[in-house]
Amino acid sequence: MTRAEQRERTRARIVEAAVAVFAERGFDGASTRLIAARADTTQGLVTYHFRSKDELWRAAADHVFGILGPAFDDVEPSGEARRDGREVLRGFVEANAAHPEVFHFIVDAGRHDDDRMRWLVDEHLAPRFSQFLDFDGSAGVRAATTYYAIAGASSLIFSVAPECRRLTGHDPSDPAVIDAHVELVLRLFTRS
Amino acid sequence: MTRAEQRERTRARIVEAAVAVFAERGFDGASTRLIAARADTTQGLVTYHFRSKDELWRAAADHVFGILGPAFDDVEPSGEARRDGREVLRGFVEANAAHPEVFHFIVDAGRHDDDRMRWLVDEHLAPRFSQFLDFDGSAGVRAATTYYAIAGASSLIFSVAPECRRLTGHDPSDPAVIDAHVELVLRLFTRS
DNA sequence: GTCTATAATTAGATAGAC
DNA sequence: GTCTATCTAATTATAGAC
Repeated sequence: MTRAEQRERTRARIVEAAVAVFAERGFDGASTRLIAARADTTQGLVTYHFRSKDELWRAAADHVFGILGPAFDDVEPSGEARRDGREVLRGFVEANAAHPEVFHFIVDAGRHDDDRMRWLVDEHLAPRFSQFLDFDGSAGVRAATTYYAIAGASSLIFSVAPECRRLTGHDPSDPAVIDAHVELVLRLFTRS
Repeated sequence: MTRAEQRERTRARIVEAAVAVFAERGFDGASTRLIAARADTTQGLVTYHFRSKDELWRAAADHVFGILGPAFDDVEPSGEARRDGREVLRGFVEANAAHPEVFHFIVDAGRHDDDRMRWLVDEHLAPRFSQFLDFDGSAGVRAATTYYAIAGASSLIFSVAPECRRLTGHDPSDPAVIDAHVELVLRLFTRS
């Protein structure tokens, strides 16, 4: 294994650990030492590969949104629609079930008017929102409220899984629960 | 002003500051020094009135859920229904618009299986969920998915207000936006 | 590229003056 | 009841050995 390969593997391990810890504990609650431990390495190496905690957070955000990206593409590069609205929505809910971390990045960053919020909006949320506009066909207040209603309705249950288990007795990672939630969201947001 | 009065006023100021800071920055991101500064007092006094940061967090949670409580009561103490489902739901969305802090307490605590999460579920969420069951009339997986769909759809836009402004150009504290969101949620979750 | 050691800050909690 | 000073522990970031 070359040094460049070694470098990339370590960076990838750290980024994956960072995604998990940032999602679980928020930016302030996540320590670089804990992230290093989860990646089976040391704190010094984290700041060697990523100059600051902030830069690591951005790398982690790039990683989660990179995974989720394909789930939201509803058009081929050629421009023809690949799937209808129901299939896109189903994929969106299933992606949120598989990666509840995304929701935490959004909620954590979204409540503060700071650099991280602005970066996240410009880098990852704006493209997603404009894609949504295509899906909905409209702009204005209605697009905003609909976007957040879909995002909230689709994601919350998976993002507070420990709470949901204690409160309702049901485990949101259970395929039956995921399926029920997909069907509910489809019923809510599509005609039929 | 008696000493007991002084005590209560100071405690109230600290609790209100704590609600705001915990909601903005999460448990880990909120420092007792910042909370003290927002309450126009000192850090030493915070730990005098509330023995620990954890106890302060619980007092803050009691306060926000205490404010929100009346919005969810859909029956009079006598047992007769006060409002129909649409009015209850409208009140719920408007309460989330007025107090987006609640959502942050829920999301912050809900992702960790720790003491705070268990306390919040048992103390504040369980009564709310059982009330919801009355509203819906059913139990089981469907109740769980519906509960979280309503909570997420109703709350998210108000809880990430800075992000929403930058992403959509609309301010979720604008009465017109609140109204549009109320109408959307009503359309989604009630038979018209 | 990785690790250990450490510097500089900041955290929550305590003690004592008033 | 309030405030200042301080203790201990944990944080990010840096420096240097290998």
